[in-house]
Amino acid sequence: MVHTNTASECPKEMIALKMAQTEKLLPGNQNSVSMDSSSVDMKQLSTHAGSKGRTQHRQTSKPSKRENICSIGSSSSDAPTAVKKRVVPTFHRKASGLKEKTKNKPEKLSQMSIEQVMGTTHRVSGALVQAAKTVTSMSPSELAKLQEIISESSEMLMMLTYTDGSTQLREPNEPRKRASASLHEEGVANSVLVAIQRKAAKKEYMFVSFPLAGLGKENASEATRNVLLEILQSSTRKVCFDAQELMHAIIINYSLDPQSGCNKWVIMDPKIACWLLDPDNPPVTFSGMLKTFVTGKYNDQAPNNHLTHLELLGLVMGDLTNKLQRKNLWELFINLEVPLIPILAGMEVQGIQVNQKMLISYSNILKDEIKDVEKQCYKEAGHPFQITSHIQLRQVLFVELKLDEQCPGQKLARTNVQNLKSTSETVLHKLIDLHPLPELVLTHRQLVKLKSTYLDGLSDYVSGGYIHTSWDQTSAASGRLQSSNPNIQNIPKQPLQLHKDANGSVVNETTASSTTPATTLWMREPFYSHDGWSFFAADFQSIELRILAHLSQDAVLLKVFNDAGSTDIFVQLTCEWLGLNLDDVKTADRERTKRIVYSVIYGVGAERLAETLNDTKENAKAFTKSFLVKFKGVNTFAQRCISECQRHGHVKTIFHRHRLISNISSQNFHVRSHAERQAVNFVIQGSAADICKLAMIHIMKVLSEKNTVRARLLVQIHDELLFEVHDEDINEVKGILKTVMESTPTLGESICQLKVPLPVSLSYGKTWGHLKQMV
DNA sequence: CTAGCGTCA
DNA sequence: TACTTGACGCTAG
Repeated sequence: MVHTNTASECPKEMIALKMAQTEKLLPGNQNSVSMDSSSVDMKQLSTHAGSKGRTQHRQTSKPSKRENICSIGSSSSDAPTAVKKRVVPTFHRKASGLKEKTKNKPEKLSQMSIEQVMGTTHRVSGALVQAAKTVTSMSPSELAKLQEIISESSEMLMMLTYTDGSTQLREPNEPRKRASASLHEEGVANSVLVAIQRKAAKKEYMFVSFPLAGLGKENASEATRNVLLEILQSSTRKVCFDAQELMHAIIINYSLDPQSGCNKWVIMDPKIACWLLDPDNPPVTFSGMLKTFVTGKYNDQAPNNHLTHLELLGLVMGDLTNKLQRKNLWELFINLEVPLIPILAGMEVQGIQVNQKMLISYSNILKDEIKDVEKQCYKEAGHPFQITSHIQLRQVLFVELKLDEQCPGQKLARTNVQNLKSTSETVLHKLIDLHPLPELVLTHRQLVKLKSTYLDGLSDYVSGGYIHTSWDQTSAASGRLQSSNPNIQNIPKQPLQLHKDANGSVVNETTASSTTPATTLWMREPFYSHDGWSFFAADFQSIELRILAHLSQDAVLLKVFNDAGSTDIFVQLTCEWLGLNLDDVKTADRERTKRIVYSVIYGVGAERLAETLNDTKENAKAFTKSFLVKFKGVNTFAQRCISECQRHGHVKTIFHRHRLISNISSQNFHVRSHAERQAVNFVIQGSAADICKLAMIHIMKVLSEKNTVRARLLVQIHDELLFEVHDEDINEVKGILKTVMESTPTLGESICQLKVPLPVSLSYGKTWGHLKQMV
């Protein structure tokens, strides 16, 4: 506990707390405990700011107890939750310093604010001893007093500390050696520190600590947990830099249900606020974020301790709050992004069950296939070479076999930077009739990609039968969520068909006759639900196209989407273009149509469109023209976005999410065109992201209120939510998901009343490999 | 065309 | 040896 004035002003209870022994709280971090041993100034805090190349990963704990963690609704559950390998964004490789300099930085804090910061911290540091009181060592009466203080508090500033002495607000002094070497030693969440600002005296703090690391059953007493929950559930304004990480650590260490109670936790996160203000340059670390606010102001002699950092956190959040309000982003922040934080933390802890044996057996199948293809490649090339090496492949294809000289009239693509002859998929496709090698290489690539990324790569992340992916809220400029370690949003949907031809060698689908025996592998097959539960997917149908219809008010698009009972637009267009019957449209064809439509909308060039259409450049041009004539509103909408961007320097989504696009007025045609496409795309993709997030929040709210329904959210793939639902509750959940998600546009008050319906399609099954469509 | 992440050389 | 970069390919729209 710390108070900023004289001891005489303190209530008796607080004095008692102050006297308590606290050394064990901050192991290996004496500097931050008291002033006399701390000569570290703010400069040090800031040196970590844009330090790049910090690729180390940090884990929150921990082995031990995993029962009870994931019970949903009812108390019983058959789903264990595995240990979470959480890669914390704070230490991520994204080099903030590199990225930041290309864009405008937010305005500096006013001079006033800086004086306030420095003045305040100095005064705080002048207090006798600054150390937090450990909650587990408090007596019942002290706890009661603490609860009273919480209920009367005006603000609570929170952060995680780690066992190496670093915190969420101060990165470690020594760069870590290696992530794998330090996995169990360093970077484990150690405690939650909370500075509770008392209403009575503005600059008086109750400074308490909740242990996390090595939390035994006896320490995690009911009382301690309840106080922490009281803090999290209180209506007092709370602030934390990277609140998702904080919640994640709390859910795990206190064995909380990851998806019901915590959905109500509200913590302001300056990291997210900064990202909303400039989504292309999200802050990575707290000190990095400070740099964008108060550049060059760290020369002052300022103390470097936990409470100082927390005070700074509060001040920065206050400043960001004003900025968000001025930019009309506060509603987005408080109604969309902040409520999403506990949902993401819950998804991380929840994890998804994976059959590792299946991953390994698939991998072995592919290993043999790859060997076969390799042998054939060597035969066709006349000698062995490294097929995965573009340099060696270039040598074989263009120097030894001279295939490029055999395709007259065709301009073969070059690589972007070095302008070398490309060995990309489209180029190899053009060479397919000239020689057997290109197709073999394509097959080889496909197999190697699937094996290394989606089988072996995923297998590395399986822990206790689960994969716990990281969800990142602030890394996509469009407002979309991002998953990583592993990325669970790009696991192939289409199955891989393996055939054996007459020679017994492997070929892929395109060349094999349909009568040859086939092995079919779905990369999503190894993801499976628990006994008695099923996966349940709900996705918005063609959401971006519908948003385009709404925003552009294109008459044809509006009609297509408002005609009751009309079939899927991509199926319709596929029929139209290929002259098929509705029932004859294959999913792969529909997928192709979808790609083409979005490409054209977002301004694909004739050359590249010709490649996807497998047609001439002229025909591609004609196609684009006829498409844009059919949907006249698309072009006028695009021009509107571009001129809005030129006027304001940014574009906005329907929920006011904005993106600064400075190149919109570039003199360089190429650069400017790129910026124009970004502007148009952001408005639509960002608006879709807004609606998907709103749907996610709404559905989780409804599900947690209906505590009889057993359903948990596992994955979000942009327009799709993947749940795991108890078999007995499937019908009920089906109804809830459909009505709640489809009513999403009515929630955003009047701002997202769409001129088109937003239908949701549902599917379910025991594995993610092939889900059955529901009527 | 846009938005991402992971793998390999 | 460790780390970065470019090329490629998978997802979503």
